[in-house]
Amino acid sequence: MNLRDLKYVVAVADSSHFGHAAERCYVSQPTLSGQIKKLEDELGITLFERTKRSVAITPVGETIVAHAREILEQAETIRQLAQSHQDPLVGPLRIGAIMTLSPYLMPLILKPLRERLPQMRLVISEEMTETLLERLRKHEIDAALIATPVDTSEFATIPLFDEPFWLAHPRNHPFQEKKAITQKDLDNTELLLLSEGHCLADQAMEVCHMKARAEQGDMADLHAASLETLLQLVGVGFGCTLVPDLAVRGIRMNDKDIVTRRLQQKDAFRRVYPAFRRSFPRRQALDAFIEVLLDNLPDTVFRLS
Amino acid sequence: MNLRDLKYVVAVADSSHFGHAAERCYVSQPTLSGQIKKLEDELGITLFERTKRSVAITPVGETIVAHAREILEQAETIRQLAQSHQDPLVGPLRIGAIMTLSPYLMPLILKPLRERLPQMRLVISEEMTETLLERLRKHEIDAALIATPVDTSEFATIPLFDEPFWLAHPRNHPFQEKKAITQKDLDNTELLLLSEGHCLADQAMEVCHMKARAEQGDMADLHAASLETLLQLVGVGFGCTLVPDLAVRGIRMNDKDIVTRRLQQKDAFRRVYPAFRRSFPRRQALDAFIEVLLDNLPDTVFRLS
DNA sequence: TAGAATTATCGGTTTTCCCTATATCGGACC
DNA sequence: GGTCCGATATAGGGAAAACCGATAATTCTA
Repeated sequence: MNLRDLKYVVAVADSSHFGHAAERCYVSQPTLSGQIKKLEDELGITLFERTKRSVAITPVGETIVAHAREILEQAETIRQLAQSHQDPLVGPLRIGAIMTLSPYLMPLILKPLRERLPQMRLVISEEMTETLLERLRKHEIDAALIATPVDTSEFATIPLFDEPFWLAHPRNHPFQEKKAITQKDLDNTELLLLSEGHCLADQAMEVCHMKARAEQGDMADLHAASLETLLQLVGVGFGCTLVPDLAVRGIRMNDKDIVTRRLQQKDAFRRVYPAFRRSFPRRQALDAFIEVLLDNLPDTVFRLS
Repeated sequence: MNLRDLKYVVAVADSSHFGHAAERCYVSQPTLSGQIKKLEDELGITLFERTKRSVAITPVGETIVAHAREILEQAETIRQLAQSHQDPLVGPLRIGAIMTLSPYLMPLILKPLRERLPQMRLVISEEMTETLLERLRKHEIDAALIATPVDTSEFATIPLFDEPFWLAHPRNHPFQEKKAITQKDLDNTELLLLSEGHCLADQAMEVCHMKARAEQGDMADLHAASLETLLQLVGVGFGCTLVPDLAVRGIRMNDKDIVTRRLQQKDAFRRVYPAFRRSFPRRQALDAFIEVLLDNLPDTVFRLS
């Protein structure tokens, strides 16, 4: 059996005429006759009762043609599905981003994306780096926007931009008096940090030359679950923290209890990039997404391409 | 696209392994790889994201595989349908019979049929000869049990049996006195007849050497629509009529007002046979039906084979 | 670094499919 | 009754496809 055979059968059933059916299928009449006969032999039944003068479908043939029609319809559906997905930009692009980036980056690019790539559907998820990479491995997402170096033998990466860290401290904090925040000020300063697994915590510790988390112990219960929570703590004078650039923009405008300050250090930034499977078949979609992203970054971050 | 291709795709989707999928499809791995690739090219999309180490299905692939599964299931249904109809005895045999035969013949053979050919489903209809032949032409029935010669260039026929006519007259009719009913008695006797189109009417007239119907005129309103009605008329003394043998059996037992008499004439019978399309593909089913029919006829009719 | 596992590629063979030409059959027309 | 027309079936040859075995290429494992 064969999709082509079924098409022939349906054509004959529709026209009750081998010649016309053959014409409709763009083959010669002997070819169509032969294929129908072949199928009848294969199935062991007679589909059409034919005389030299007329063609009539048998009762079994009738039911079989009904199924054949459904099959051909399904096949057409498959072709249509494929057709509409042929443009690699069409169809959902599943992007995961770390939680300290996503809420501040996505608002910047979603509207431009809809304008520039209206046919692209974006599915966004927020997870911690490790979870993102795991989902990437399981093909649950197509790219992970992260800020931690990954094993490039497993995933491909494209550096997008360097995002500076800002210091956020309460209005009445000792730092308030200082004109500029130097590396020395930060060294071993106790910072409020996100909970385990968030790369921002590791990055902040690195910037401040803090000891590894495991040795701290006593501060464990101050690790917050989100940047928003962290900023709430800063706002009520609990301490200070580092905030990535894109997240700062909202704070400065809305929160009078929090002061955000540029850092003097040159290495106080994190590098943001997408990680994706090398075998990911829709690079074009990803590239288009990245282009729109880069075009809509504020000047406070440093584009790398 | 191709049923085979879809089978390959589903196999790969199931096993996530080209080699195993190939094994399951009884082809070599290169063949399967090649066909999958061909299909992907044809559809213009990537169905599977493969590395040297793993195979994962793409989102589009997932939906397409779902449709492919349905298609393969339908195809399997077609094969099963064909399988179960492969035995030509299986499946409905649509028999039409004239109304003066069907009610008296069918009760004789239905039970034996169910015993001998339990898998055969019989669909019976009762019509006048012309209507039966028309339905035969339209493939609405597979055989017509009739008693009028037909153009054997159009349909094939098989003589089954000769069915004698009996005379039915009221108990107090002049015929009552006669020892035997001769051809002379019948000649130009006015008989109660069935309405236009029933072959029994024509046959009765022939037996009695009656004038053609068109010239009678005054008797038109005595033409009844069924043999049962006719016998009711005989029962209340309205006249006499000819009754085919198989129909007589019920009368003799049940009706005390009607006398049934054998006729002396040798030609007072009708020949019963099935007519069927020469191209009818299930001769075996028809032959089997005929065999059971012949085996269960009473000795009062004369089997012809 | 060798070996095992897995998919892709290549060359040659077999099978299937298709076309043209022709046979065959039934009906229509003269 | 003979001839033509319309329809399906059959035959032969050529083109396309599908298939296989061998092998390359790549990646993970030991």
